[in-house]
Amino acid sequence: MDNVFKALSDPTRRQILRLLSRGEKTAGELADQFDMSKPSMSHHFAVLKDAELISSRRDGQQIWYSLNTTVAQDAIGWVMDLVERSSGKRSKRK
Amino acid sequence: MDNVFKALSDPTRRQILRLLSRGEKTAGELADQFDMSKPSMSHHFAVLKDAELISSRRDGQQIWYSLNTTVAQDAIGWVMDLVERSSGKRSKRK
DNA sequence: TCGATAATTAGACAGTTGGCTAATTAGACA
DNA sequence: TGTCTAATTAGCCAACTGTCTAATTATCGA
Repeated sequence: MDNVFKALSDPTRRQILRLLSRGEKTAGELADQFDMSKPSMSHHFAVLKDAELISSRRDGQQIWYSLNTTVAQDAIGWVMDLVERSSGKRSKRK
Repeated sequence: MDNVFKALSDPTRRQILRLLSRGEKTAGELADQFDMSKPSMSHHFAVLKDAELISSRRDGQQIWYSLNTTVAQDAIGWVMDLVERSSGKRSKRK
């Protein structure tokens, strides 16, 4: 869970996820959308993969990345649980 | 939004939020639940406050912290939007 | 097999994070 | 005012992050 929120905390990575929400894209297509070197982009892909927010597959010379929504849903679940507990709280204060 | 996800990426801070989901607690009460120095805890409170995930009020010598669920809901919103876009995607691949 | 292309890995470096101890601030109360 | 308690701020340090350039790996096509 640490890795998921950490991955989400960078604006470049959130934008990558946005782009992938429309469907698979290659590393190059994604990198073209940012004013950043390809190795830096590659690093962001690795962080997102480590958090399992994205998956990848190779097709010839290209690597296709896609969004992994189940992990994103886990993150939603954690925060929602927090909010729900809060709304159902009974004051235990003394 | 950066600050919110960054704040959520630390397990100590997520546990603080959990504890606060049951209602207001003082800095001291919270700090007692962790095997960590009070200044370190104070640092975590500051990170959470900066992200506006918690609010604080002073009552005499004590500072009472409470969960701010609206910002947590904003975070849920961002991730949910991502998942929804994804489920409604039409393949734009060429 | 050679050269071109797509992408990652390696290594450097400045800035940030998360922990600590010591010092300081703020309030309560005799 | 003086002292005790609650909490934060200051300052230090090792580890981590995000960026870059240079080097490497993997694949394609002639």
